[in-house]
Amino acid sequence: MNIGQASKTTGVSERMIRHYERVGLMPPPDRRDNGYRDYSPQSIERLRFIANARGLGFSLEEITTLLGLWDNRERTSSEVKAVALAHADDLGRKAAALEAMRRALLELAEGCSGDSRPDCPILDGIAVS
Amino acid sequence: MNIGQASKTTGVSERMIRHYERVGLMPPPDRRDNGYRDYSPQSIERLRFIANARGLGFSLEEITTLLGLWDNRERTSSEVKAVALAHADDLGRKAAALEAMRRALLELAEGCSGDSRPDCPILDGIAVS
DNA sequence: CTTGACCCTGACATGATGTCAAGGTTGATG
DNA sequence: CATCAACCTTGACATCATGTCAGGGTCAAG
Repeated sequence: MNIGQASKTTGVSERMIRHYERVGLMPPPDRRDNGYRDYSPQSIERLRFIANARGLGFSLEEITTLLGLWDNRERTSSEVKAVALAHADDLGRKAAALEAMRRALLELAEGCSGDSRPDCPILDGIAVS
Repeated sequence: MNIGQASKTTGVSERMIRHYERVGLMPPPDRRDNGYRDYSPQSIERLRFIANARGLGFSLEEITTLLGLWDNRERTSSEVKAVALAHADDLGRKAAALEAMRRALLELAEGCSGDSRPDCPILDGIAVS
């Protein structure tokens, strides 16, 4: 399967497929006589794994770890779970941080008349806080 | 006030103070005879504004807009409020996306025994989903 | 005069991704 | 056969906010 087809069936851009290869997430695929990359069903499966992991917010570095575990029959599920829970924790902290910003901002905005006058507690709040 | 002192009193790194100047968020400060930057109280106030806005998650581009409004006595509070609410919306969407990832991940992790065996619904879930 | 604590500029790195340029390949159509 | 569109190749530059490092000037205290 050519890279264009691989991209279409996995939703991963050609750019990123090549990138994953460069950084070692994807093994170098077979090449046709003309030099074109040729992807096996296994490669497509791996690509999908990466795409799904990205969709869960894992970094490429974390995905390297996950793929290592995926490939390793000697893995323990506790290793996998530890990675997953650590990432879930990370997501939780980041979401909470964004929510805190949002609440602070809405609190400032609450006092703002939002009309044609220049007085604005939002600007005041940012200036002094 | 030298840049080191400005950095200490605002919590903004010297690197970023210079960066804000380069990208036009901060006006070029006065220079001493030796070429050292010399910050006025007004500059320090502006720096604090930027730092606080960053703390609320505004991008430097959004802060450019906010500073423009701050500087402009002809502004209307509705303009400011629109920027703030748009950003709050953005924050809300991003937080929700992270939370969704977290829930999906925790759901997968729930089925994982987390012991010494290799079977793991987390990896399975990432592989197929 | 030396030493340490400042300051200056410029450059490279991060992470994940887009985009563009310049070129080779292939298949179809005139 | 010539050509054109649709592929593929590699390499490079851009994004955004920030860190860090190199190589050099300045200044005050000992």
